[in-house]
Amino acid sequence: MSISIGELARLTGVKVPTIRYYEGVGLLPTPARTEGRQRRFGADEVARLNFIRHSRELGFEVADIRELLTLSEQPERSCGEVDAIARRHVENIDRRIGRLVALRAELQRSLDRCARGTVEECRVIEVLGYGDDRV
Amino acid sequence: MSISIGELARLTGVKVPTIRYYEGVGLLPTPARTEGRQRRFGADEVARLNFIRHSRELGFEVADIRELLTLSEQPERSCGEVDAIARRHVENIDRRIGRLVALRAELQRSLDRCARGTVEECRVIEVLGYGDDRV
DNA sequence: CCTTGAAGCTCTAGTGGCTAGAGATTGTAG
DNA sequence: CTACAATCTCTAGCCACTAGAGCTTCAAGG
Repeated sequence: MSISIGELARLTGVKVPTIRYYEGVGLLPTPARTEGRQRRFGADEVARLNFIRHSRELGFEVADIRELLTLSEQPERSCGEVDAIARRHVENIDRRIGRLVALRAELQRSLDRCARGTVEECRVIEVLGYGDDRV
Repeated sequence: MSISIGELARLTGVKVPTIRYYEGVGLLPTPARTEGRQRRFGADEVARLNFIRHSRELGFEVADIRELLTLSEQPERSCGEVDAIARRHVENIDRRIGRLVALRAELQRSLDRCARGTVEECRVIEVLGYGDDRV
């Protein structure tokens, strides 16, 4: 098995420039090359890139993925560290959700109170200007 | 009233380099200068910068804020456009919350099923590798 | 008036995770 | 053998800042 970067992109759903980017930041190993210096990949890289792609879809950042890849290469090791990374990430997501929910509420509150009149009496503008939502 | 950039920063909670950045991208007007070319601000700029800060805290991007500022300067106009920007933003936030909730669930599911054994049998790694969560 | 030191100035570069484009080369089907 | 799609490297851009270098100015104390 020896495929081009375009084929790898098709197989994994990761764009060609992104694959080269992942190589540059060390998520993918330096690949084999043809005589004309074009990249050629094997089955390992397909698996690895799928791993990367799904990790990104779940919101892991590149540094975390690097660590997860390293850990996944040591199969007999305890998965405590893996779980720790994942739990940390869940906590991170919870914080982000919390923030978004709060600011959604504030926005919706000012929208609800807007009388659909002029900008002058607009609650949305008022809230933005005063920095709190007193009436 | 004529204050330095540091004082403006203290009054609004916006960092000095960020104020200069906002000037550069056109959120703040070109300020008055002393003979030695240091910036001097007035009450208008304090209000405007508070508006910008709170808009950013609510997650509006700079392009939206530019528009909101322009609209807020036309007080007798209908606030329909203001509300439209805010509603669009709420929808945006809802999409982001939805995505985060979904991927949090997937992560938590694989964490729950992890037997705390070796990396080899780790569900978290498995889910990342296969791209779905079949058992 | 003079010194000192904090605060200000401009400019460049870096962050993360890509994406876009220029301009050259290579692979491959007909 | 030719044509053309795919690939190559390199640079720059995105967003909203942040950090740092190396310089100048302001304001208070002596």
